[in-house]
Amino acid sequence: MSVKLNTTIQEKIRADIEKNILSGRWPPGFKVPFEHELEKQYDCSRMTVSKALVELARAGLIQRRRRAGSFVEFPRVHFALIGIPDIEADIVARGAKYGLKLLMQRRRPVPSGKRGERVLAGVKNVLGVCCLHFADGRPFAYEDRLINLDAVPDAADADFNRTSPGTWLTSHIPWTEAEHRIVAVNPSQKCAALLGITRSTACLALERRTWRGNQGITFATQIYPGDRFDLFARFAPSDRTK
Amino acid sequence: MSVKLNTTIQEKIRADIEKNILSGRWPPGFKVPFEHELEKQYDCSRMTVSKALVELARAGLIQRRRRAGSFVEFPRVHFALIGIPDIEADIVARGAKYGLKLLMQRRRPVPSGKRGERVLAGVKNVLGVCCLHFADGRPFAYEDRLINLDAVPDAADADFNRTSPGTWLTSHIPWTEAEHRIVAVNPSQKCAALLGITRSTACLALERRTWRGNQGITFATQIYPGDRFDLFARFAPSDRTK
DNA sequence: TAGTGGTCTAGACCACGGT
DNA sequence: CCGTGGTCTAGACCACTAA
Repeated sequence: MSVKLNTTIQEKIRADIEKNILSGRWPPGFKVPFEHELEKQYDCSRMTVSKALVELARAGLIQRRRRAGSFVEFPRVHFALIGIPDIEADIVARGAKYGLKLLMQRRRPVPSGKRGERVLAGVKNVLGVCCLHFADGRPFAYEDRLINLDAVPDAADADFNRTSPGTWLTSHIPWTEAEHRIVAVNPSQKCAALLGITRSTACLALERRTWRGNQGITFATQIYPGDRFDLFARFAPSDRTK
Repeated sequence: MSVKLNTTIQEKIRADIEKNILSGRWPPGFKVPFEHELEKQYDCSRMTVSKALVELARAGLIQRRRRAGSFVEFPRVHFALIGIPDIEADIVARGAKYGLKLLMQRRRPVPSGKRGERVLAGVKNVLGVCCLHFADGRPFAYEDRLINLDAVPDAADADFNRTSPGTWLTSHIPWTEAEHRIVAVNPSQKCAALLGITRSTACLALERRTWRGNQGITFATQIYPGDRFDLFARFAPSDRTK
C-alpha cells in the first residue's frame, strides 16, 4: 500500500526485523543476529545497527542482554496510548458547537476523605469549580474540579464562563506528572439531573490529577454519559508514539 | 530522593534540559541551545548531544527543526499510556485467586451489523467464545469473543476451560495492529445476571480488535462492573514507556 | 545560500554476565 | 575468562529550510 521513500539504513534494519517478528517467522525467544553479524549483512557501521536494535527494544519487540545477544519478546500486555482530550477541542473536532455553563466557582476547603485529598492535601487556598459542557446545546459532560491557588494564583481571576477550566489551565501552567483513572459510575442525583439522564444510566468518569514537581495543581472529575462519549485508541506494537 | 549512578553524558544532558523545561525556566517556545553549543558545553561529541535531543523530541518535550534549532513544546494534550491487562494476570497481580468458567464455545457466523463485523467481515470460519472471569470466586468480568479460525486454526482445539481465550491467543499468535475502545454501558439482562448485578449498574466495556497484517484475528468485548474495575495510568511527559 | 539537524562511519574503551 | 551490548569519539556528507 504505502511506499517508504525515507529508507535510511537503520530504518531498513528495524523494519526487516520487525517484519520477521510480526510475521511469526522469528518466534518469541528467537535469537536476533548479533550486532556484528547485522553489521556485515547490511554493510554498515555498528552504530547504525545499534540504533535500530535500541529502537526495537524501546518498542518492546526485543530484549537485549549483554554477552547473550538480543531475543524476540512476546507482546503479553496490550498498551493503549489514549489521547485524553480537552473537551472543547474534542467537541469542535466532532463538528459540533461547544457550549459551557459555569455552575459554581468559589474558594473552598479541600473535601477531606474524598479523592482530591491526595493531590491537594494540606492546601488551604483552593478554588472549586463546577461546570457543564455542551455539544450542540446538549449536555455532554459534567465537570467538578479543584485548583490549587498557591500553584496557580491567576486562576482566581479567570473567567470560566468563556474558557473551560481545563483549557485555561493547560495554557497557563505546565505539569510534570499526571494520573488518569477511568471508571464506570452511576451518576449522582444532581449530576444526572444536570445531564438530563437518570441515575441508572452508565457514565464514564475520568479522573485527572496533575502535579508540577511536588506541588499538586488540580484534581478534576469529568462525568460523561456512556452513550455520548468513548475513548478510542488504535496502534501498532512498534508505534507507541502518537 | 533517588540518586542516579548510571550517569552517562547523554543522560545528564537529557536530564538537565528536562529539568529546565519542567521547572518553567525554559518556557514553551524557548530555543534550546544548538547541538554544537551543547557539544562544547558538555565537552562531548555531537552524536552524544544528538542522542539526548532525539530522546527529548520522542518524549514530546521539544520540537526539532532543521536550520532553526530545537524549541520547547507545550504539552497541550493529555495522553495516557494505559496498560490493558490480561485479565488472569491482572487478577493474580491483585492478590486474588483467578477463576474461569466457559459458557459457550462453538463455530458460528459473524453476527452481521454488529461491532465485530469490521474485523472479521467476510470470514466464514469463526469461533465464538463466551466466558466469565472470577476473582476469589466472585464474578469479575464477562467476555464475549470472536476468533478468526482461518488465522488461528489451533484455536478450534484449544481448551478454554483452563486458559482464557485472551491469554491463549497472546501466546499463540502475534498481532500487528490493535484497536481499543473504552465505553460505559448498562449490561444486558443476561450479562447482569451472570455478573450478579442489576441492569442499572454502570459497567466498563472494553472492546478490543486485533489484526495481523490485513487479516483480522479477534474481536473481544469484556464487561466489568464499574465498582470492581478501573483503568489507571500515571506518567510524566518524558516517560511514555511503561 | 548558509547553517541546522539527520544520518553515517570506523574506530575505541568499558561494564557486565554467560561459560 | 571473553564476547556481548552500552557508550562514546571526531570526523563526514547530505537534505532541508529559514533567512
